[in-house]
Amino acid sequence: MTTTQSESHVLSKSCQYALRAVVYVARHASSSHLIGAQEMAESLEIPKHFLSKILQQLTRNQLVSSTKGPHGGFYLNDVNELTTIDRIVEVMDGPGLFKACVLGLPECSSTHPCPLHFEVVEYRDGFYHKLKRLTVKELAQFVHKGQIHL
Amino acid sequence: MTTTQSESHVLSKSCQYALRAVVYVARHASSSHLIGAQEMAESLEIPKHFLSKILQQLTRNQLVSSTKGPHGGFYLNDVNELTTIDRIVEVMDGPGLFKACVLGLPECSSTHPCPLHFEVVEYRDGFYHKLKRLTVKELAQFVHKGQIHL
DNA sequence: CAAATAAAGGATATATGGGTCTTTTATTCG
DNA sequence: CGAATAAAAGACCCATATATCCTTTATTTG
Ligand code: FES
Ligand code: FES
Repeated sequence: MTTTQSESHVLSKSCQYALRAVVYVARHASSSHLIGAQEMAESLEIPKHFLSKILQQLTRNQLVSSTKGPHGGFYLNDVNELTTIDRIVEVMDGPGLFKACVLGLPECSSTHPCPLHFEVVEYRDGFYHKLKRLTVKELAQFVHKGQIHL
Repeated sequence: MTTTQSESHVLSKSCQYALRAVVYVARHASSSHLIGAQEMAESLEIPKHFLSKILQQLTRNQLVSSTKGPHGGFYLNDVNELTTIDRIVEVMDGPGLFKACVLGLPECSSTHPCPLHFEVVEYRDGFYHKLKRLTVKELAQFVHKGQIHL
């Protein structure tokens, strides 16, 4: 009778957290005032230790910057600010999210298409190219104007 | 150094299998010649028992038809053939896949948008409406023309 | 009816993403 | 320098999706 749905999603939870965290840092941190994982976790309602892991991963890949010790924390340097969103998604969820076949076939191309390929490829690509053009800085600025939530 | 990517996806594996299976049935089965889970699993290279579970779920929701016993198997009746793809996705992955916020926020609407909302909502909706208009029958017909793979 | 067949159903195992905890390293400050 | 602080790192646990196995039910055929 009832169904056991898998509850799929476009971006993994790690990736969603990563994006929200990066935007938060972009908005609240400066070179003089760093943001700690603690504060971020509370404000964004993300499990603290899990968020730490994610931030680690982002810093390792140089998408955010950090310093240890008292008054340490995370911030974005000039390069970090210009990171495009697709880079963050790539680091968190791997490449291939935007390349892979919707039906999970091993290959995806117009010369080797699945039945859905030509139906949906424009949306996948559109989404991808949008994220490719969008920087963290720009995204953070959206939060200022209008009632944008994190 | 290295990253532990989550390898996300738009549709769950169950859902991908379901779609491929339904199209396969649409192409190969008729009221006189039913298709067994065995044959399907081999042709589509899907774990047999897992596929069975998925087909069960689809029949329970009346998206495919089946009969037991010798020469039993699966087929699509006239109603099943007109099932739209979004229904299959809904049954397998739950509703909300096309309604949920990309960043995982509890609400998604133009009055309560996240920073990405207005950037990506058109692609999500476009994808959704495409699947909403597309029937199993139509999808199966694409396989005939051109080199379409399952 | 009995035997064979194939789906339905349920119980269980495995892999992975999500989440927690503890220890180590680097930095600041008294 | 030593204490305090916060990120980095690694070990570990839990929930869920994925996958497998076994039993039951329905149907066909001899
Ligand atoms: S081949 Fe399936 S989406 Fe391109
Ligand atoms: S609110 Fe995030 S996508 Fe709509």
